[in-house]
Amino acid sequence: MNPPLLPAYEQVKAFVKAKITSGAWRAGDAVPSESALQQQFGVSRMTVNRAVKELAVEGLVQRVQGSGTVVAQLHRISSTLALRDIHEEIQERGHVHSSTVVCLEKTRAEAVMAKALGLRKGALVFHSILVHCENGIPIQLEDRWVNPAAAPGYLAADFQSTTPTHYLLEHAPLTEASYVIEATLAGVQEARYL
Amino acid sequence: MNPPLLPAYEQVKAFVKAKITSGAWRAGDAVPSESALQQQFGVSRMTVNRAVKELAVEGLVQRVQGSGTVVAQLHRISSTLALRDIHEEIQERGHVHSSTVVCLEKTRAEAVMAKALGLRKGALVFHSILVHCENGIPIQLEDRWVNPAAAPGYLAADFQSTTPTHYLLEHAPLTEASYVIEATLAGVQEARYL
DNA sequence: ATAGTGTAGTTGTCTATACAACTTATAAAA
DNA sequence: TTTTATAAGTTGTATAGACAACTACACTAT
Repeated sequence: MNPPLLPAYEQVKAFVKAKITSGAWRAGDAVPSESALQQQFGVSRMTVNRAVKELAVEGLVQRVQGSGTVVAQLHRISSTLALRDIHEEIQERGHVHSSTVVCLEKTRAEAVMAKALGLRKGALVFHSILVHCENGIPIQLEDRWVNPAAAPGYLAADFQSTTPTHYLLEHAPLTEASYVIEATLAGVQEARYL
Repeated sequence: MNPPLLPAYEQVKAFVKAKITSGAWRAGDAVPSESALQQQFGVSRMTVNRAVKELAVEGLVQRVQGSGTVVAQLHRISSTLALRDIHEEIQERGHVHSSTVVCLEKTRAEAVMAKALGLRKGALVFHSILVHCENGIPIQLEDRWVNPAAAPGYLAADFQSTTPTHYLLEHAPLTEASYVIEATLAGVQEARYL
């Protein structure tokens, strides 16, 4: 009735986005299947497919063929915003940022990690785990794997005074050589560090 | 016959990509229309549409409804790489970077520029033109338009000592508020500055 | 000359359908 | 119990067609 107002696929995107940003659907929750959304909105599956696919590109959801679609980790820290330095972010709120280095090592890449970085399995990579605190309260665990070719001096950096993001912004060519996993809430595996 | 090898849309993407990266199609050149590619590859228009649309998302081409598709400026400086600071880039080569401020003003946005920045036509925007030199040789002209809301102090910055990219990395929320046009070679319009 | 009109070409959106590829769970067979 | 089929559900790809929205250009009437 009102395609001129907003394209159908944009309406589907807006619906899912709202559910995620409002917190109604949390990270890991299943997103309704394409056929479900199709019936709900009365549009064709191709339209729903486009909507959800674009959300996947934007990093809000993750799709697995044959399995389904789930709300992605990170939410607010999408791929483009991943460059946002947490230090600046916290300072902008007028709070104090501090961090603890849990792990800073040179190790060998697992198969999945190697593929993400474009390296051979077993290749050397830099690995760091940091806990970021806002006003002393741990709010984020940062598990980062870095391609040595992108930032040779990574291990020598002092992450008490500078953040990995800031370091990489200054020293790395900012391609997709760095692979970041950031969790805004403490998961099962990560709880012990926090 | 061989969809298992590579999806049809990927083949179209690869074809266009190859033309661009090989230099056969240069920046500003027209990309064949969807119907042309459709006939050439013997696929449906939707498949071609997907291919070219994804290339547009990747920043390799620019599409204008009703007009057509052209090879995008930048090529090698894709959207993600646009954050790369030229100052660091040149220093990394062991050379000396300097820059000349040709223009640094507050002006009103044209229709196209306003749309790109998400502003009304005629809204105030910051505009700067810099010439970057490597070892004294001009190599890049940077024409930048900035959303004032993203970086209020932009005009007061000293771009002799810091680059716009570096300034924005430190002061702006790194959304898509900044719009950059960078030319690695001197075009017709730009030649007089170089 | 100028302004308005029309037309062809291009991209944007959407449909209804189909089959392929994959995951998961269940059921059957060893 | 373990392994192997089977089936249902989900996403990935692709089609052929249709109409909308927009641009660029030629043409016409003023």
